[in-house]
Amino acid sequence: MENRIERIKDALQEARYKLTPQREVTVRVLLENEKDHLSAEDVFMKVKDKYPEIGLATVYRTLELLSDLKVLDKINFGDGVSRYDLRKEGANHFHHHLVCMECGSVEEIEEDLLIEAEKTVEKDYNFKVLDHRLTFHGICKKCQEKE
Amino acid sequence: MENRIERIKDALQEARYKLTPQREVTVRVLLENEKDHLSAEDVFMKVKDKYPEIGLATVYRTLELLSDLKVLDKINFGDGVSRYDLRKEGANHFHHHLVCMECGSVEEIEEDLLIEAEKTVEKDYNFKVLDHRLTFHGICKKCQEKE
DNA sequence: GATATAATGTTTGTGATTATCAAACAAAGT
DNA sequence: ACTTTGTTTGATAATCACAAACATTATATC
Repeated sequence: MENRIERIKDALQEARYKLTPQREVTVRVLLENEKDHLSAEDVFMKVKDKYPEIGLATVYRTLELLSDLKVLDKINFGDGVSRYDLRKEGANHFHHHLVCMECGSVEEIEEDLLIEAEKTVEKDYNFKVLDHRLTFHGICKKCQEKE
Repeated sequence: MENRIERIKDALQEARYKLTPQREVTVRVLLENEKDHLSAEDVFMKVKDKYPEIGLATVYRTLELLSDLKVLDKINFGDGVSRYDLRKEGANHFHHHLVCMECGSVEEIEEDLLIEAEKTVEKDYNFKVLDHRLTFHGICKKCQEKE
């Protein structure tokens, strides 16, 4: 935990930004809820518990900043809100998601499923791939068992 | 063209909806701009040319309805707007996109790049895949040549 | 410590989408 | 034909997520 905060602090400083108390609290909330795909509003509420004086705009700005620095990924599952997901340590690719259409749960896949697909795109379409988004929609294990 | 409208009419009637004049005009606009990934506002403006009395809400409702019926796919490339994309005749998978981070152009890929990845997900994660979204972000051919 | 710079919090704006609701229209029953 | 019922529409207001503006406060550098 403290390690990862140090790492994020370094990333900020590399780009000449500071790890202010507000930013640190925000990062802590993200770390503590790593699996939850929080929206900006979610983050704001959790941050407020620890640091009640914080303003909503600061949270938005911090999330935006961390996204620019590739500490976070901003994702969108089709409901109206952006969600924020910590990039894994050393991961150079964005992880994929399994979204259950029944219960709404979101599972993450670390494994890179797109190595071949990316090669195809680069060769056949002359497109230089820098990032990707892959989401599968379907029925999760639990919901299948229910039926 | 007329064929595809008939097909969409059938899909509506199957779910006990009617192909009203407003809906038909909206569908025609979508068919005529199939490659363009129009936003609701875009569709509204084009529809207004053909049917000036139409209301914005009707266009939104029609797009929502057609998305529910899987005639359309509602997609989101990270700018603030939803875009609507006709599902190809008989296509059981949603096509992929290449979004250029430089010029913002969007190219479509019909080819299914995810056959293997889907098998992996079904086997290793016990997740029943019903649909997927895959977008590559990077630099398109034209922008690469510019540099 | 003075002063430039960066970051914050409050408030206000904006742009996309949704909700509301009365009116137009269509379908079905009598 | 005439009522009744349900569906769809168009205008408008409301909402909601987020961005911009701006004055204030904290931080760093001299």
